[in-house]
Amino acid sequence: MRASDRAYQALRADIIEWRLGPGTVLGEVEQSARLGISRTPLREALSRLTAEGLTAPQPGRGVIVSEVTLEKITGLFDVRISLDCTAAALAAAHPDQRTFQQLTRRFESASSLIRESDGCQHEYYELVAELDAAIDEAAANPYLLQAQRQLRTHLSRVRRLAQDDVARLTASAAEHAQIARSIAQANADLAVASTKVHLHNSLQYLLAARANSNARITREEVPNG
Amino acid sequence: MRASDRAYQALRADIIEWRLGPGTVLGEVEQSARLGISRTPLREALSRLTAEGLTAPQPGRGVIVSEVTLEKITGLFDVRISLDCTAAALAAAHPDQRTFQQLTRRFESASSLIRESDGCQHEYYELVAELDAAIDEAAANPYLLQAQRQLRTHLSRVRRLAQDDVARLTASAAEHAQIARSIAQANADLAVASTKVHLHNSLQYLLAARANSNARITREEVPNG
DNA sequence: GGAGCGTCTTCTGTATACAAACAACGACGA
DNA sequence: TCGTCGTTGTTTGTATACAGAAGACGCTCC
Repeated sequence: MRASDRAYQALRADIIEWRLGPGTVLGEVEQSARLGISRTPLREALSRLTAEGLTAPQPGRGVIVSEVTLEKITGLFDVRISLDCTAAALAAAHPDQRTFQQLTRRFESASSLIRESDGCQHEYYELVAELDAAIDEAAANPYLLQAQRQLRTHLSRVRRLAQDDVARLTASAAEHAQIARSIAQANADLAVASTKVHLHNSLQYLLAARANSNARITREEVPNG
Repeated sequence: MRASDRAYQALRADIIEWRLGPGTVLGEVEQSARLGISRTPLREALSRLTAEGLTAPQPGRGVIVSEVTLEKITGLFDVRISLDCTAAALAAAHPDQRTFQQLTRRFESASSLIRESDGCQHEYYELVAELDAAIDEAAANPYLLQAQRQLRTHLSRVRRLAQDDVARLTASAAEHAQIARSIAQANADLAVASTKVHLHNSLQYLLAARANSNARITREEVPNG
């Protein structure tokens, strides 16, 4: 694998998993030394990150990790609803029935999988990613795919701000099952409606989590101030 | 301005204006020599173009200009309808009334501007770009803007395949006026409907142009074959 | 004491040299 | 005659050196 690819993936993971917080200055010399490569492949990695919007060029100070706050999450979901509904409608037009029927069953039985242990949530997120991939493939639209990919990058970043709990994941599994079922039945209207419902609930959950988080922060920080 | 920026803009223009056709191999040495720069800034330019989708890495032979045919235009418009309608709805939620009222009037009087001479169509396209920019600003959604920008790059490329005629531009002006008016009135539903109508008509026109073009090509090429 | 200017340091942007990989072409053997 | 292997040439990927620019710091003058 190319050094620039390794640098890109390493930096991308560091940013998405909040090891590099917003505002962090990514000096070329510093980062290339940290990753054990020279500046040339590192610059290519930074270019790709900047194109994705994970980093932004700072006028006189290289590139910095871009800001992503829960404040921006509504805007993110406005676009996500638009694209995911389009993808669901396109997928429902030419679905691979067997694939989506299987996904429906797996989501229906996922509730037990979620409850088993907290560590297994990783498997659930992979199942969600599989559904996304199946929808992408069925939609068969490279322009849509490109837009979705960038959006999901930002989403995976904000998702870390609010950990899902078991109750939400269980509800989420039922919503995903409904989406998969609608597509398997080639019912575009229902697929769009299911997607809207799911994303609405996801956003509401995240906004509620933000409210709780803010309240907690306020309680913790005011005594110190 | 940086050499990499100049290279990016030069190559981008060359691709969009079809001076570099799809499938063209962009060798690093060759292109850097042509643009009078070294390979390093050229590689950065190619990275940006690849991220945009204008070029694609060829497994063993560098990057090539990506294919864009009228066949793919339906897929392009599926995404465009989705994003433009979202943008129109968001803009209608917080419109700068004065701006959109002015744009409405300019589109209403644009029909005469279109007829005056063929060269002035450039001004009309700039007016359309102004409306797009105004909607972008009113929508105030960086994620939407990012997705739109990439989509418009591809659109400007396929638009060259079918030159608009005066009749279509006149109808287009009326449709744009309707969109601007709807947003000025803060009527989100109407703004979405107007946008859908406009994009539907634009797509129909392009598809009809493709049919004509294919027919013409068939007539011209069959005698030679 | 504050503001402005100059110098110094450090960073990015660019060029170029080198190495590794891939493809094409030719020669040899079956 | 066809297939395979080796060689060669071109290409990309990487490292490094150099130049230019921008910011920081300190000094001096008002």
